[in-house]
Amino acid sequence: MIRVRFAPSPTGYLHVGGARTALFNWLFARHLNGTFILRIEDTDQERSTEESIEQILEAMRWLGLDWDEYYRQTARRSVHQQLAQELVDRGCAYMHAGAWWFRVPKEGETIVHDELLGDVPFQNAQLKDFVIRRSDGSFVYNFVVVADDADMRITHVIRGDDHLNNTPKQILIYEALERPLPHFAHLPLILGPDRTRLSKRHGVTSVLEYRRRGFLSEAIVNFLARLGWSHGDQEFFTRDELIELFSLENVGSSAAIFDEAKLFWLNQQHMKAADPEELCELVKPFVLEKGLVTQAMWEKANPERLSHGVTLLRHRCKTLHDLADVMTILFPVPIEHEKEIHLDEEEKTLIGALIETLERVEPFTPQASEEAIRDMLAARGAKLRDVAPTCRIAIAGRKAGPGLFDILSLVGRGLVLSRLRALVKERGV
RNA sequence: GGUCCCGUCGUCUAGUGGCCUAGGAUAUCGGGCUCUCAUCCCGGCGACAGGGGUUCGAAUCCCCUCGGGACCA
Repeated sequence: MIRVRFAPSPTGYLHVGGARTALFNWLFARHLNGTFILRIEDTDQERSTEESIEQILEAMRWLGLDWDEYYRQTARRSVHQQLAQELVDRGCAYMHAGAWWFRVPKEGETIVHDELLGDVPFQNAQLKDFVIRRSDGSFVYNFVVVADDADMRITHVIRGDDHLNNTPKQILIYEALERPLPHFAHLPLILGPDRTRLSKRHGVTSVLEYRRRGFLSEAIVNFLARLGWSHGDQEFFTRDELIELFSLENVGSSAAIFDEAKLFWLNQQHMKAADPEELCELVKPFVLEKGLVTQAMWEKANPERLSHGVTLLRHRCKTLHDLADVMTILFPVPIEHEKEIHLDEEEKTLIGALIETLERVEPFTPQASEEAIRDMLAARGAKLRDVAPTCRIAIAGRKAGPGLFDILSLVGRGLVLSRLRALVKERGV
């Protein structure tokens, strides 16, 4: 039975590097029907906070990384105590100056058989004896990890390669304890654009911050998975596809730079692939957050109209924020015009004719209004481009957007006419 | 400083000795389509860090150098 764990220390939010480690463990477990364990390493009382724990759990839930078992390291002190004592009893550790020291062989080498890196040998002579229990009674990281992993019967330790140098020490502890060694897989780190380890100074690294910025969790998961893992030329993956295809064999061994450009593209792809009704639910808080549309207005809106809206409008949106911005045109709220409209005499007449045309079109569909508008324009010797830009700004606030006739039908006759009339009235026609 | 890891287009990557005049994606640039923007389609730019070997043949194997990173001090 496969058992893996993700073991964050709750000293801050879950950042994308940690999230990727969690993801790879989770994918590995789900792919093999194994057990995914979440272990909060909160033994550093000074820096650990309850708030961090809650943030990490929230980020994990949002990403869809569900866990099968949950532990807090602070609750496991007796296990640590017991295994440390076992080392002393076996003569593998000794006490000196108030601390407990692990005895490292003076000769030979310890080889890390890494699933990703191959065999990495370390000379024992370089390791030297090390402390496992400080004089204040607290246990040292390298010991606690092994105690917990051994006790939880972890079969695969998948973690960042910043731990590779610690691994020989940990292996020696397993051997001293006569516990079965887990498989190790050290993932290359994620770097910032300056090629140093990704950190806060590189900008946004918090998983939940990406949620706030309007990214879909499926897109983040997809993006993180492709940072180091690949499956031929495929770029787009759903969560289920990742579970089905994931394997450590396809994980690379070189560090990757976190570059948001592709994340934006992936987010767009996932928005386009999303179920319209689900996308409505996802974009709703962002629309409400803008402050123009109220909860009541949203609830009153026809769900089909909203679904139709997102399917039409999502093509030019990178994030849910973008989508929320354009979704407001569906509601009876003031539209922010991207530029001032200046109408000359000819345009005023055309808009007037357009209003008359749209009052009569039946039904108010893209096809019917296109036919009617083109007829009206042809009769006056005008072109679509003579009215379209102005009409777009009046109705949707901007020149860019879906096809004019689609917009008309989407926004609906009532709102279209009131916006056009407001335009004409303002210009005093 | 010591130990260890890594090194293919700007970025993510495919490539496991011949299929590589190195493929895909993104970004960027140009074209097509359209009322506009986007989507979409087509095209351009763009990489095997360098040097030695091994081999009939190397991005792929070995060595050195250089570069980057991590951990420990």
